[in-house]
Amino acid sequence: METTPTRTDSCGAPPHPHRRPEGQDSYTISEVVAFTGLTAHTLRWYERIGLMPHVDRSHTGQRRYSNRDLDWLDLVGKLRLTGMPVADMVRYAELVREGDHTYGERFELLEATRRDVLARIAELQDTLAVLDRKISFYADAERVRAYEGEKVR
Amino acid sequence: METTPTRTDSCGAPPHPHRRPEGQDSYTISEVVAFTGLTAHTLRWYERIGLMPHVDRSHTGQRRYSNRDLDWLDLVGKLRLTGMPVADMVRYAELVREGDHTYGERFELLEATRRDVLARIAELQDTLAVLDRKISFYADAERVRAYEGEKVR
DNA sequence: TATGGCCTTGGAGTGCGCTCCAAGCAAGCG
DNA sequence: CGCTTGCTTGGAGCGCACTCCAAGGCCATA
Repeated sequence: METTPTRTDSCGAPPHPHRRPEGQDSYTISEVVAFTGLTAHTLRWYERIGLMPHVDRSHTGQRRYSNRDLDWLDLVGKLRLTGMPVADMVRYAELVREGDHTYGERFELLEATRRDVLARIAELQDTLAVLDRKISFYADAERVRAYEGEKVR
Repeated sequence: METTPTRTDSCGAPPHPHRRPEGQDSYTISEVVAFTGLTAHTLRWYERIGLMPHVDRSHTGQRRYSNRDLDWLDLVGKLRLTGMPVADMVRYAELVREGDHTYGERFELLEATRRDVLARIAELQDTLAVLDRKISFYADAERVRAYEGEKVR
């Protein structure tokens, strides 16, 4: 891990299909759309608000995304699933851009997010219990109805 | 369970603090605000959009919430946590208002929600793994820094 | 009687996260 | 050459879930 000197966030991302090897990793925006499920609008918007770490351009000014950009988008996707506000992700992106001396702050931000995720999982499991209680109530009601139907017949 | 004849959704809600016994259960909007954490605006809005099952009024036209209303708000709160759109909750409320013959549809709606919640928990656990990987990366970096500091001293 | 507190309404406004639009440029093809 | 496809931009618009506002009613206490 961490083969490049600085201004990076890499630390063990899993391999990904349809991805070209280092050196030839140059994807158009529509390829990235296909990989990530985001729209081109959203990708450009992410860049405008500072959520992307400077994307390369072709000689004609078109965006060319690298493997590292895809890794970053994977992380952003995960963080988005946690419900983290975009503003916080932008903050994290800024910390990454600022260099290695922000490790501590990044650590804290991720720790806080981790706590949020744990809390959210707990909430959801709580909700699941309520849901299961109601579902079995309705399932019972169905069974009773079926039984009553049988009796009539 | 299900002591009242129809047009109800009750099926085993846990007891709740600061709640008055049946018969004297008549809460002002500000009491409900204190119980639920919702704003009065939101409570009135829920009613306007058909998410509440008709709230009682005092002789002067002020809202008087019952224990059943509080139960309903608890459920709505849980469903909201799952990310269920308000429109879907309104649909569920409509089914409850329509009576017992909608049991099947309610069952399906809850089942679908249950599947969503399970998927969401899985996503979050996935994210948690990513987070943990990054967090331990930064924690290691901190340890190395501390060690380097020691060496210099 | 007046002051304050709590409530009422319809409708307008807000913040977030996109989502889309119009106008235009560059490359490839028949 | 004209046409299509894919990309570019700044800025406007949208849907959701609230959130707030202005204007007013009711009533208890001083």
